[in-house]
Amino acid sequence: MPELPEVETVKEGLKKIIGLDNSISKLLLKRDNLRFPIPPEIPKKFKNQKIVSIERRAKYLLFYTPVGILISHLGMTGTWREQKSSTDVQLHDHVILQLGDHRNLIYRDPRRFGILDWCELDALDQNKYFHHLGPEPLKKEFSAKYLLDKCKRRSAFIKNVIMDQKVVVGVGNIYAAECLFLSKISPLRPANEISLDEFKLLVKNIRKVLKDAIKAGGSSISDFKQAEGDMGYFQHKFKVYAKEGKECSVCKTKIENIVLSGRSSFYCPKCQS
DNA sequence: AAGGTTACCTGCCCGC
DNA sequence: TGCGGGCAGGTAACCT
Repeated sequence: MPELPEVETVKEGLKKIIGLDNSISKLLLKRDNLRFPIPPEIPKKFKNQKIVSIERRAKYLLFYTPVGILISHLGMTGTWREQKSSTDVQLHDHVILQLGDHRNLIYRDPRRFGILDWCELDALDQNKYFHHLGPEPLKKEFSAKYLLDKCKRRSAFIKNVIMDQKVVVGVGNIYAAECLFLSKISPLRPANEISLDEFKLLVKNIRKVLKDAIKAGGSSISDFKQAEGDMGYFQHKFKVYAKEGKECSVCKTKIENIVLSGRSSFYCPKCQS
């Protein structure tokens, strides 16, 4: 489901729901694994802890407590929702965070590609899911020069490279397609054949697309909802994603779809080269 | 070392 | 109506 804008949207929704002033009575696990085993000590660590802040790093949600960090990745189909009763558990509900005031946050994930982990405070950089991550795309560290340098020895398609979380985090299949379209760069271009000027445009457009999508509350295709149950609406702004056979909004050429590394890749063959 | 492929899952949609 | 195949917003782990 979620790329950076969706995770950011969920984070903001969770902050509003929790209000950051609830003591947590319990964290209940309904199964011992998602994609990977869930560390069994998490409920013990979390007992009676207060959530002091919720952050996002890459596509991960971070629930900070005074004693450690609960890490949640939504995979493709993960969602968090608020629910009054903790007994009314539905199919694919895997984790229940019981808030102090008898409300609950429920993690649902039909495909179970999500991740749940625990990390000591100030140890995120050593965590196995975090140690290799590249810079946040909305931070200064991520620049055209940086990207040029990262791409120097890479002959892979540029689309694959900007989706590589070691290079830059948060960009997934939808936003990669949209950024490349706005930058008039073909997803098939070898990364090491792209100029600094093109990278300047690409970095600018990655920032623009992600920011616009955050403003729109993310993209709701199939089942994505915000933590408060609202739909995102950035999907209405897609220029190329899932637009195969439709006319390009710039030149009227039909949008094409090719498979790169097993992922659908939509682009305008005339505008993007 | 980079790049490609597979694997992990369920649900939905399509064509036969 | 039922079944098989293909596809879906991600990414670690494996092979070459």
